Amino acid sequence: MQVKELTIKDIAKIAGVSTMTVSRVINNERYVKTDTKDRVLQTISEYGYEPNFFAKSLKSKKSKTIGLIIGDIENPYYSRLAKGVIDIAEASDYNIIVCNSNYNAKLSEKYVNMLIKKGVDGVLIATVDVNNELINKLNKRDIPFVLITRKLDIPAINYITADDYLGGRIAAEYLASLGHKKIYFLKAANVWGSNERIRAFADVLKENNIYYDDSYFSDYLENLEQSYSATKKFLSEEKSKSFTAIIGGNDFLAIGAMEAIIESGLNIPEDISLIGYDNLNITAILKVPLTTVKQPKLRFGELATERIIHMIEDRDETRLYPQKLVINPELVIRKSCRKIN
Amino acid sequence: MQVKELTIKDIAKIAGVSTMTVSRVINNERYVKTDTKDRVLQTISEYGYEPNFFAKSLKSKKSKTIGLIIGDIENPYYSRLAKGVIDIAEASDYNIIVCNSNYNAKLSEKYVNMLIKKGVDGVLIATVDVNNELINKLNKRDIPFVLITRKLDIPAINYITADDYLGGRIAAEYLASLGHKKIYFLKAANVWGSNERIRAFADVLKENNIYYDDSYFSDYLENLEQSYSATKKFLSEEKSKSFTAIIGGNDFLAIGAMEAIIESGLNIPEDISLIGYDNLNITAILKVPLTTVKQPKLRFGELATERIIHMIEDRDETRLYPQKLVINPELVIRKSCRKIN
DNA sequence: TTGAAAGCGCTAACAG
DNA sequence: CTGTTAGCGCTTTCAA
Repeated sequence: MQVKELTIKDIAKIAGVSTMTVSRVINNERYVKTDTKDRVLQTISEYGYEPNFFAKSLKSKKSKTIGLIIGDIENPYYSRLAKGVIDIAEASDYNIIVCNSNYNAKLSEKYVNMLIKKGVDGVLIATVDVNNELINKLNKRDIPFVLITRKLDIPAINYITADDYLGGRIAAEYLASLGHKKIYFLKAANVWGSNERIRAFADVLKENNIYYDDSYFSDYLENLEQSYSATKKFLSEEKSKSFTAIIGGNDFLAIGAMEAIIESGLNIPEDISLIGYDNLNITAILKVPLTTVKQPKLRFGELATERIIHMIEDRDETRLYPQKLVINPELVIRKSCRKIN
Repeated sequence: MQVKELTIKDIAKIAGVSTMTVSRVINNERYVKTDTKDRVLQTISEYGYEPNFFAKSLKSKKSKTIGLIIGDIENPYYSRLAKGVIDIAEASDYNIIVCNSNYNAKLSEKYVNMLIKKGVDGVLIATVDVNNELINKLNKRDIPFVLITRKLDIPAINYITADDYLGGRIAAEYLASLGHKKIYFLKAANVWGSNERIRAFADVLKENNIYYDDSYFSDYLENLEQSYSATKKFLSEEKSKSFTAIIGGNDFLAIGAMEAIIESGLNIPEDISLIGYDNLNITAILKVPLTTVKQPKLRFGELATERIIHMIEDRDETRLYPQKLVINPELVIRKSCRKIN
């Protein structure tokens, strides 16, 4: 059924040259006479020869493969990011091994070890759960990596992220500018910049002389369902009656809140204004189109991939100039917030 | 900065044995004296030795890597499927290279070739755009593959899919049972079972003596936006006035239709009933929770991965018994359809 | 139970 | 411009 794969030796024999010449032709080196080259090329295509990748890798120590660690491929935040990564990688003939950490540090660790063992040329890290110890491990092995949506204050590190503090300000200032004073904040778990957003929120309130205390914040929430429950509970409490707005630490939390609010018979934005964070593409088709803060997720993936390929292919230069990219988020106004008197 | 990786030779020298003995210990073979084994194990863990994967693969011709070809990782249909694949693969220490065909045959071809070259142990194909020629190529090289959500009538092939004809019937019969007679069908492009769903729809109408002709069908639509436009156009035509229901060939098409219907000032389900196909998780949080036909996407990914790993690790047995799995879709009733008199 | 030799398929280094 | 030799790190084969 299956014929043995041809090797460089076979091609050399058929073309009547040495394996070295075939190797040179394959790698498109100089110093091969044109007609020798043509003859070899001819044999190669005639017999459909393909160099053995394992052998090549064994020599070159390069796998043309990059690992991508994300929290959950089903989360549109990560899937859009992954799309940027995969598409850019493809253009440079790299493949992407996608690792789904499920927001789990143990699993992340296993994945990082797998990637190292497999000899990936680089790693893209977009989760919170890859800890510093693992990052050091990559560093020690001299495997290039880029942090996405996450900072780390080490001199030689490469990352690309959005300014979460600014994003938090944008959301809070927008609400403040609409006249809101009592604003409830749904805190996001598993998000690197979450606390920055919270800090910005608090700062804006202070600057506007708006009172707040701990009761203005939810617990750390992991997903839509938890946010739904937390919001339900919040709305059932007497204190909630005076609140006029809710901020979701990310869009999923805002969506959970939206479901809870509507189910409680309240209207958005008439009774409660709601703002999210991320601008997931589904936010436009919700029951109430969601006003939110945009993160350029596709761009994150693309830029990080361009960067890591650069790092892989020009290690010396890139080592000298680590790239720390911080992108500004933007407000996307839809229909979930209103001005109050 | 970076120390040379240890090889099996180094460990052998340190432990005072031959490389062969180390190799035996690593691969957990019999015929190694317990204390020799312990000594080697001790050195291995002490020095943190890891076998070189490329060298291992060069001999074994196994990469512990599986390729997954999908249409678009950002589409929740595929991302949920991918999640099933990645999670199951991880449990058996396989990695997944995710390939995003963008519904493009040329790109699919490039990806298949890349995967073959990289020496993946198997390929999971979940797109329409991988043509038979490519599939033959995999067959010729004896690379195991499984088709997901797609059939092919070759004896030795493995696939897992849902019964699209049945799914189409389920949607149509539900609408018919609610009393609908004039039903518009939005045809899905890039979906293998699309025509089966259409055929089922037509059959159900015939069986119920409901008249229909070509004007009851849209063109083939690729995405939400196209569906939105097509539905807008449909609703602007005089003929549409008598239609009471719309079927989306998939959920995205239904969502596009939903946006168009609502924007036209019509209500769902009061003026028009709407039904989708796939049961994407976002269908529950739309403006009108969408009644749809469920496809077990996560399960598809999981089952296909279990199968391909089985094929990789037990080629002979699995070759004798190709697995053709057809799963029955189910109706998921939400709030987008109503009974008419 | 252990080891030596040979080789997987490729390429760097050197020689011609 | 082309070929020979040696070796990447591991395992199969055969011998001890």
